[in-house]
Amino acid sequence: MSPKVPDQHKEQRQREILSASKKVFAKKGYEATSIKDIMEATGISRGGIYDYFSNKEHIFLSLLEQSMEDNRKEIDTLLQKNNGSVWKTLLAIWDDYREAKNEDKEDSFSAAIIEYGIAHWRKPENRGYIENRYGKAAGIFSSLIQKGIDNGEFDPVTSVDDISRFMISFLDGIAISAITLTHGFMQTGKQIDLFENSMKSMLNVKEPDLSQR
Amino acid sequence: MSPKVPDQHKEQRQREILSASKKVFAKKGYEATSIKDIMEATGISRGGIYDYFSNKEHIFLSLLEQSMEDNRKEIDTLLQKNNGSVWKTLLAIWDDYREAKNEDKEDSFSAAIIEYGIAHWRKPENRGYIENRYGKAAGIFSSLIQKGIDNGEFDPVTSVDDISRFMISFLDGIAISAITLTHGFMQTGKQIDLFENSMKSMLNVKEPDLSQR
DNA sequence: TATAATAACGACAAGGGTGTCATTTTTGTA
DNA sequence: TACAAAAATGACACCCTTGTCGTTATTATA
Repeated sequence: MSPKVPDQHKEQRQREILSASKKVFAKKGYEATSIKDIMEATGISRGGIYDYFSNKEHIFLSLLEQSMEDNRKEIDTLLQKNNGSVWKTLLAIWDDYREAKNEDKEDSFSAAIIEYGIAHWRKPENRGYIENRYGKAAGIFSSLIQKGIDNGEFDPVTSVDDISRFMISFLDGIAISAITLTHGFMQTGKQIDLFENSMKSMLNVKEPDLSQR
Repeated sequence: MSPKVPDQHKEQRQREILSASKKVFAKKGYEATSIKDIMEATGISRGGIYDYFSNKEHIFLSLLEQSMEDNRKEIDTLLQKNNGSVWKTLLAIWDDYREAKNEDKEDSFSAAIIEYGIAHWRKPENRGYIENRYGKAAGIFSSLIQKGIDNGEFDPVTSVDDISRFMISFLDGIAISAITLTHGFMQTGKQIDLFENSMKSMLNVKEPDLSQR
């Protein structure tokens, strides 16, 4: 004679599915992952999964959204950690690309994201998500750079948006190679060094490079 | 009482299959393409396809090899067309990324290549092809830059290999965005401009930029 | 024109993935 | 303890793809 479920037990269940399937996507990639894999990873039955998500793509897109939010927060954290220095924050962001990518490569959810994008851009109904992701990333970096300008850290000659996009392109490229190729094959560190130099002159960084890295 | 086939009729048939399936891969992407699609595109029956190739991947890898060879030749051509000027050759290569990618985007075989790489790096047996591709590209660009040094066109501070890899990373990133995003969303031209500037100072280009573009 | 070698065909079986839904299990309340 | 509502289950029917292989069509020669 009354609702029989606990309260946000549902949310808990959803979170379980999401967290388990994120690992699966990271390990196997988007296409290669089947609902069966997710069932096994969560321990929930076939029908159970469908009670919470309508299909694999639905699960993935939820994870995508969550991941973007995580990234945004991560940058805020870094900014605080570096006492508001945008340049140091950028260096910290890029540092992640140096080695880390090679270590936990086997569990790279980013790889799944790129795979999803590159395999699904042809269908108009997916474009929205893909552009949204790019747009958000560009926006975040743009406002970060703008903050640096307001700070007095930077004095770029070119448009903030263009620099932001340049940054994304390069980092995307690095991410792909880092994921795709075995360690040592490409000298990620060296490339990041060159990239930092480019960005430094592009942004016209004022700060003397005291503790560069 | 004698072999019943014309001579290199087989080769002709193979070429037919390859050329038709290249279009299909370009239009639909790697995963989304099925043998059925290739049958329809070539007009050859199911069994017929399997007489020449053992499976979809076999066809794709043949195309991949062919495409790498084409790229190599293309660069030689550009080099001649520019009277041996490496810098002008590089500018010409990069120019391809400015607009063209957006026009025939619907028929982008490069997209299929990247998709293949990002979706299959996890299987060790595929690593070979992927690394081979990267290695060859890096080699081509490295020797191109080296030629520029011998020419007296460049005088870079950093290693030729590192610059070559930096170039590949950025161009890969650009390619992905150009493919993935709708036209106008990202300002490819502007990014290439910034990239050219970076490369110019990285290579320490001697030539005055008379007919820059 | 007959024929033998072989190229081309297409029906088929097998495998795997998907989403549904009738049934069973669980759980909070009376 | 009883029970009703909701959660969880897993068998099922459907669809699509793959690679094979016995059969048919073609073709250069004699």
